[in-house]
Amino acid sequence: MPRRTAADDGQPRLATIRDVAQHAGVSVATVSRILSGTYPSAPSTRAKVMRAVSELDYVANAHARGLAGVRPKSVAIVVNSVISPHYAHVAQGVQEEAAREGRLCIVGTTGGDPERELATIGLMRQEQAEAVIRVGNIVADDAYRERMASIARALARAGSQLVLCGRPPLGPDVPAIGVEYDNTAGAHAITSHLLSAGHRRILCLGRRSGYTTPDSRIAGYRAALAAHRVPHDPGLEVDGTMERGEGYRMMRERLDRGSGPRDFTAVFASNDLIAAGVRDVLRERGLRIPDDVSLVGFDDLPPAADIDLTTVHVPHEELGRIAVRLALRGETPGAAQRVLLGTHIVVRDSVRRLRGV
Amino acid sequence: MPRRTAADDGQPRLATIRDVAQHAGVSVATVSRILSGTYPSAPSTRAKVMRAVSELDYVANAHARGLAGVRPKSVAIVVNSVISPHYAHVAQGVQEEAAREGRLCIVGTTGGDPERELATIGLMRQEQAEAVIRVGNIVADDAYRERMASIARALARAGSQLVLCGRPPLGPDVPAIGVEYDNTAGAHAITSHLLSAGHRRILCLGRRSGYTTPDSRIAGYRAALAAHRVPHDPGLEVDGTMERGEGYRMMRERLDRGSGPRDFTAVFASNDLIAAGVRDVLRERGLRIPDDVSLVGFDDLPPAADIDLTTVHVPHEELGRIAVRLALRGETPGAAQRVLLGTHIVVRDSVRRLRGV
DNA sequence: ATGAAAGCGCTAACAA
DNA sequence: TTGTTAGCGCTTTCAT
Repeated sequence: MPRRTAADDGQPRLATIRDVAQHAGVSVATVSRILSGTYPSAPSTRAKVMRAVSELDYVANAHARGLAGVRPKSVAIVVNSVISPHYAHVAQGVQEEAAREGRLCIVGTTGGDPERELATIGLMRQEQAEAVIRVGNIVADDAYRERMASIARALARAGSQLVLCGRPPLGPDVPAIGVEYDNTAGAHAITSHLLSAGHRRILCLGRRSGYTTPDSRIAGYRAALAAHRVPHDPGLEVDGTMERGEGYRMMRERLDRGSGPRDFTAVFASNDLIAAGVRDVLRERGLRIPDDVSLVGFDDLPPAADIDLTTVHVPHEELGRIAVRLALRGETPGAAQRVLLGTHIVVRDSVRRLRGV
Repeated sequence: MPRRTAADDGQPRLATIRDVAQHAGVSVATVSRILSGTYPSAPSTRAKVMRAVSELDYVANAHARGLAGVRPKSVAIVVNSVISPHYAHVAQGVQEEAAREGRLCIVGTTGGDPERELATIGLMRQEQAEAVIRVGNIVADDAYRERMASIARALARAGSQLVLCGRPPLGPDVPAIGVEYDNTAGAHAITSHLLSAGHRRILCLGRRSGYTTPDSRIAGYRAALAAHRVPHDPGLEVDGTMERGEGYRMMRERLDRGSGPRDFTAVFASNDLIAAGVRDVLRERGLRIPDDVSLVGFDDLPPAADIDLTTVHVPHEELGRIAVRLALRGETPGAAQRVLLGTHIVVRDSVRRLRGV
């Protein structure tokens, strides 16, 4: 049976390398070689081929090419949501570094759904990305960790390097690179900052048990209290997700609850978004920052500068850049390694020094 | 030559469907059918196959599957940068709708580089995504438009639908769906808002000739002035990109320049980021909003609410959702269609009503 | 219900 | 320098 061509039916077809070869009067191998550019060829042949390519508007089929053994030069990043500034900034760093290394960057999103996360990473694995970078906190659940570990192994087998960004490592025997920043130290530092200013009753908003990021931050908060020998009042810790609306809700409920005087002088929000929500409530109630209430956050993302928030700076882009660098430089895909980046406090104008300190 | 297997060399190999078939003692066709799930099969066979799959940790190779004619269920979105809130929000909408439709969502970034844009879209085309959604303003350059048009045609030929989000259509004969929002009307409305409050000298920041989005907004600004019979002073229009730092720079230079009294009472920033930068400068100089200077923006993205900015609300997520919906619902890939979404003013607290109005 | 075999479009030996 | 051809892993007729 003769090979099917565009003329066979009314349906338009994508031009294939065979069409190009035929059009240019050469063999498919010649076309392939000329397009790959890594081969010597006669200028006249080359010209014919290039003309055929542009006339037929030919683009190599990625699937066929991948099947034939060419590993796509790409890095993949998987985030919960792309509107979260932290993820977005890390993704930015990944993208910059990937571009610098001549790699394409593919972003997959999970919407926070573990099933979709697995599906998305599976897709990246199928796509044979050189590196798969997973950003964000996770449910620190054993079954889940086991699944991630097996994904890491599968990726390693497929020749891609898994990088976990801003989440705890899966264990020394799991072939994954961890690039983290120090949540606990950051929270410790900023809580100490409040304590040094004389605050003793510090409301802590955004606890979320089982999620690594808030967990570590709360741990830092508690450690700082302990270090300063300030009694820890569990009643000052409020559960909530790390969103602006949640910050608003938590603060409002807190203020509405007590009829007496406020039982705190400062608020530690487990991220800047929460802090922004808190600020909204305070302003609505006519409470000034820092005069009436001191407020600190965590992340140093856009809202922080807008609202003059003293907060913990996290090296977001740096995280992404280093993730790519390590994944690509590593000679062995599936190597285990761990990097911990530092954080630092950015002092703006949201903390009041209490009298007598 | 016998087929190569994992035992042939020390190199680990990814399990293939053949390995699974062998392991389960069935044929590859059976494995394929069972995995696709759309075929009747004996429960015992099914069990054997599933066990082999999980033991070998098999994942179908996307390239092979794509080659064999299975169109991946995915939509692609191409943005300049993922840290830009507007793009991020549109991407969010795309992602939501794609997930709802059971599609995977791939995000490609271009960094604003036309070359990379072309390369990225080419990649999406190769990947055979059902829809390719391009978000953001473009250089309204003829050569560029011609290239996009030919890309649209190529995508249509490959069976994917191109959607242009928030950018002008390429022409009636180009097979692309356009989903836009009304920049000019929005700018007209908010400028009128200032004019109605008695402002006559309105500084306009963020002009960028040749870029569709700022161009349309500036056009709305001018149209509103004309409609109110307020003379248009080109000296009040300042060039700059739509970033916070640029807003800061433009405003500072403007304030530093004039030694006399300010020659404007209000500022129209062509987006909220610029407005945020403007606000930073004003605060540094001890100028209050809206008491000393009125300020409006455009976009209604996160910074706007933080800084109590009166601005134009753009339906970001909606844009993304509709883009996906149209692309997927359209029976003919490559259909031309156009949708224009409305905007509306969000009044906060950044405009002062001048005396005598 | 299952198997055998023909491609999908491309790359990379191997020949010429 | 160019052509021929054997796969890459999968799906899908066509047989059985």
